[in-house]
Amino acid sequence: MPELPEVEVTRLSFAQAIQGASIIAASAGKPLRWALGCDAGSLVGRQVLGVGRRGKYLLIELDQGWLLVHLGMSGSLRFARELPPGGIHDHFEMVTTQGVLRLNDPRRFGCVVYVSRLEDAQAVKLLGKLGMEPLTEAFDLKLFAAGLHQRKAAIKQVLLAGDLVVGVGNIYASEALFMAAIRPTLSADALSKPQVARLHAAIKNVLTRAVQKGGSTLKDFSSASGQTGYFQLEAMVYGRANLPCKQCGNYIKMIRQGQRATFYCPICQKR
DNA sequence: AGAAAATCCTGGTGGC
DNA sequence: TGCCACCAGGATTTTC
Repeated sequence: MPELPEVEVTRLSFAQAIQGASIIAASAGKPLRWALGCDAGSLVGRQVLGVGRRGKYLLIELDQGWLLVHLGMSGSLRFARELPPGGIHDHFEMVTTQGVLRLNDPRRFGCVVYVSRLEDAQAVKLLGKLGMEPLTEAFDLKLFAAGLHQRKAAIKQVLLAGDLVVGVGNIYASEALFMAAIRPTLSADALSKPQVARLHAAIKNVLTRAVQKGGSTLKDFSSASGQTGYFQLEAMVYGRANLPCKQCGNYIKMIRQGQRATFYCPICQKR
């Protein structure tokens, strides 16, 4: 499940290699979450200036326009000089002077969207409500505290919502809350000042370490160069229901919050 | 009005 | 083997 670390690892794995490339051919397969928004053929001749990221979106900057790429929950990009013939789950491909970029996404919850400017309606719709970037200076402790203070939903669900801070998906929300020793069900506005500070630090710490480990490969995630991640091996609580807590030895509990699994240690995360 | 909760999309997987 | 429930990220819809 690509969350911010997986998207960032993907970005790092091909951004340099594709920079400066010119598009020779482009094609779209089955429909994704959103339509491409232009004729794929019209991308031919454009140049790739760079690859950025906003939340879980990759922003491929072209000399004219942008491609917004989201990996959804099963998407992965591959970039190489040559790639084997495409399979049934390959839904976007771009041949460039420096290699082939291809999106594989079995569940098609992802998207590749072309916009001429980031101010275009479709870009604003997709990016406009995103919260703070957790790995930059934008992730301000005071703004974070103020945002949490006006939410009554469970802290885990506020983290997942993405309108306060982006990129913290299901895995890293559970992990960050464990690291900060906060019960996932605690109402966001009930966090004490020290708890907010611990959570702020834990989110940055967990996401940074996950990027360093190449992300989490639960099923089939790999970077654009084919590398799998290792952070799942360091998970303290995620996916460890009924296994002993690595910190205190008591059993990790799994509950359901808004149709999603949450993992926590009832002893280490008392409230 | 704004926040929270429910629903929907898809295909792989595991249990029976 | 086949069927079915389940899972996941996030936009949209519904409810409060």
